[in-house]
Amino acid sequence: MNLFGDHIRQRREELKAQNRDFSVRKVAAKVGLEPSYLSKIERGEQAPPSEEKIKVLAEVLGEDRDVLLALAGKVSSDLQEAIRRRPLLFAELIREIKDMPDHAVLRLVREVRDGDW
Amino acid sequence: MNLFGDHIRQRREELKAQNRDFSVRKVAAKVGLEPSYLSKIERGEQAPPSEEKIKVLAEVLGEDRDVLLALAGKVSSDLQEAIRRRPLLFAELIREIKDMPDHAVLRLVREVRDGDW
DNA sequence: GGGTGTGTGTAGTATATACTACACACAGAG
DNA sequence: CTCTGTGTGTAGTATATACTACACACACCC
Repeated sequence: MNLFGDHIRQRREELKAQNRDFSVRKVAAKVGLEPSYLSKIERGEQAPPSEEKIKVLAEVLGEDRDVLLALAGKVSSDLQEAIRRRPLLFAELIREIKDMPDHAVLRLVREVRDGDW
Repeated sequence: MNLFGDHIRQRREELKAQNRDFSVRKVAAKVGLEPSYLSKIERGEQAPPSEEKIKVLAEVLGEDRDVLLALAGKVSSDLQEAIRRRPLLFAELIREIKDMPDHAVLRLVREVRDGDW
């Protein structure tokens, strides 16, 4: 059950197959971590790093930051702040749609994005 | 800037004016905290307690849990989990509506709640 | 076979989080 | 004047978070 570690290891290995700049050491340097620490994270021996580091890692690996944060069991602080600013509205909205199927949520997103909201 | 502490102290004092069961000691006992700890929280000398304790406190004080959590700088774990399950959909939705005025978000909430979503 | 790069093992650290336990001083009630 | 309840001060603790520093063994290159 090492979702985060397995995911970034696989992604890094993919990139490494095409470009030598994706060794543990190189990626760790780009993110600003010790190589041994990143290695342990990939193998699930250490918990995922901080939100900040995960965001840089997502950039380096060309992945979506919110997906990577989710795999790490975290939620981006800007989303949390949006909820904290209007807790009643956001809490109700999220609880209302949290069990809806993907297509329904997607339709809602599109409606909001394209509509006159 | 002690939003959480000031808020719960004021609320507790209000209730205490009508009912002796809302002293620091009584409330702390109901929530499951040491009185001195609650006192320090109210005065901002200590950070707000855990999510669990805040939820019990909201119940005891008759307040909305999400509002209290927001004042404590937190977001309920069930909302976070909803986002983590579908990070792409939820992140986009929240970022799309986070700067919309209250009435627009409220209209959206109502539409989702009452509609055939 | 010496240098370079690779992943990883060992052994720590600093800071934050989330509290408890106990004692003290004061106020009002009987 | 003592008992009860009140808020609060002092002094801790356990656990988690988020890492660093350094060394080691192996593999490939020339």
